[in-house]
Amino acid sequence: MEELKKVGLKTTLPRLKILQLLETNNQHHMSAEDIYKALLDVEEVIGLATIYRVLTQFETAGLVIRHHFDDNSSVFELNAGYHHDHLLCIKCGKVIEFVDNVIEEHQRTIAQQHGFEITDHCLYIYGYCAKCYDTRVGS
Amino acid sequence: MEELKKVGLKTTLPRLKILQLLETNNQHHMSAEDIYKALLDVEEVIGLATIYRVLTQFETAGLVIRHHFDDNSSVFELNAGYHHDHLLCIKCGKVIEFVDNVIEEHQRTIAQQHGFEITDHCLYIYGYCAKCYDTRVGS
DNA sequence: ATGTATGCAAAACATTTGCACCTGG
DNA sequence: CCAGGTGCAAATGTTTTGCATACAT
Repeated sequence: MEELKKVGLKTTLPRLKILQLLETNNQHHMSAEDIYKALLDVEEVIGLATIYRVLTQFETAGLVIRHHFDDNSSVFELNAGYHHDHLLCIKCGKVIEFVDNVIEEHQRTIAQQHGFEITDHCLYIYGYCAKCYDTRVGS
Repeated sequence: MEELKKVGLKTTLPRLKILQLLETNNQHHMSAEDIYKALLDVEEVIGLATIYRVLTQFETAGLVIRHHFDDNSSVFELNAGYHHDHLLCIKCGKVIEFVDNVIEEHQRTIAQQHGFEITDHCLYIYGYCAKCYDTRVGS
């Protein structure tokens, strides 16, 4: 549990609780607001400002990764150590992680062709998950 | 010039000017603010609220595509009719468009494997363009 | 003890909206 | 003329920040 010390962050209650939540929550992708509410449900009152600050520190420390699945808020997930991309259901919000080496490889090729030095990349595939596609009504 | 009528939008000065700008500007990817300022430079004073409204209408009509290259603002580009992805220089802001059929193909395969019905997707590759990589100082 | 973290309220931003006025056809 | 469009200012939602207080070591 003490990856906080490893990255040079003082072990404080808010940081511990937030890290713990990200480790145990079954939806691994949470917004600051999600985290705020989830902590309230467990009687942990932590200011939203603190949550934002802590998440930003975690991101800088490499503990979490920030995503922008939609345009209205950031979501965070624990950095599992291996890169992966995402399939996102636009109806129910389901998130599926995947890795495809051919895609990764081709990205490197393309970057090389254009003289780009890749630092990062993200691939989001939006659509309807199996369940939402089946139960879909109308067009 | 009258693609406006085609998509059922009344031909008004703001709409014309914005469309014209997107067609002729050499950086094809612009934020609402960019457009606002670029129009000011040409003595066209159009309210920012109108620019947002018009861009949203254009997006709905399929005339433009909205992107979220970074988390702090949306950028828009004319819909050239063919899908493409982007290489983005994190230093100078340069944008390079590319198409890779192998990547596109693999996305479909992955979606299929997970029972997903794709509606859209985006791939952003961030890094340093050739020029910025060369002239880079420090780590 | 002391430097750092936190909470709160206020600020900062990008974007949206209400409403009175203007404009295109 | 009249529906729809625009401008302005105010509202919104998310994220950041200033500052006084509380906490970890």
